[in-house]
Amino acid sequence: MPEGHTIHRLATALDQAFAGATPSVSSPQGRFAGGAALLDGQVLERAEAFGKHLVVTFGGERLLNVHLGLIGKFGVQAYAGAAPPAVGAVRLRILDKSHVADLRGPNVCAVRTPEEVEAIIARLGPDPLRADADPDRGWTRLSRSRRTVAELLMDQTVVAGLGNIYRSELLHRHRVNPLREGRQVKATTWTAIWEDAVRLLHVGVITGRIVTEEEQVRRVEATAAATGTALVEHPSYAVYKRTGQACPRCGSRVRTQLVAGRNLYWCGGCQRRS
DNA sequence: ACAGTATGGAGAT
DNA sequence: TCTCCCTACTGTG
Repeated sequence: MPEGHTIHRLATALDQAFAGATPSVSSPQGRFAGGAALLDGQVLERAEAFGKHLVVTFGGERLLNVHLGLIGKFGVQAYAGAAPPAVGAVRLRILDKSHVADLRGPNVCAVRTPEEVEAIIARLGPDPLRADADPDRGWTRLSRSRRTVAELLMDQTVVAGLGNIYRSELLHRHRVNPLREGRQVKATTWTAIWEDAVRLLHVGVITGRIVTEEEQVRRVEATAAATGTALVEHPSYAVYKRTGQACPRCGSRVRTQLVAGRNLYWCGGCQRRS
């Protein structure tokens, strides 16, 4: 689940569950016992997302920095009665009278100073989910690079928050050849991809899933505008994990190739633009 | 029981 | 470009 939309959603969930509270913080698994002790008994002020980095501000200038990596999960839920038991390898547990949040398998889980967090954020490219994001910063890096667009869209210093599903689907939506060099990409193409990323990631935050099929995207936007929420039961992808199947736009077979250690999916028939 | 896989990223080579 | 880390679940023998 963890592309940028997941982390922003998580930040909101943690904020709603714990902001202003003084929860207990522990490490049932034990691997974060030292860090948890520093946060336990402090006021949880707020939770925020920067790309795929989660930052939870506690009183006493202590910031919890979590990065889910590929396999991490951070579940937040309300409960009544006795606290639910910690199942499996729970690195971090945040618990108060009504809510519990369990973190498993993160890539990063650390207590940091405000300066350290600022340095992490400074290294990130613009995040399409943040209103103050400056897409020109991403364009500057992308348009000077000889690396492929496929690599560049995964590079968090170019755009913060995109992952392997969004990059394949965005490139397909804009008919862009993923193997083209960044410096070959037209400015208008970049702008279109960026604006689309803003749109898709917001839909991702609303639904909690990656939705990239245009009809489904529109349905979510319309429903959310009216009711504030929307569900998509079975998001369907155009190319992601559809190797060998027909491209829904042109019928050519979807291809796959390992790019920088990750599977890239694209249609060789209709993705020819730069 | 063991191998393989996953929406990620750091560090060594 | 390779290797490793983190967890849970699926498929194979």
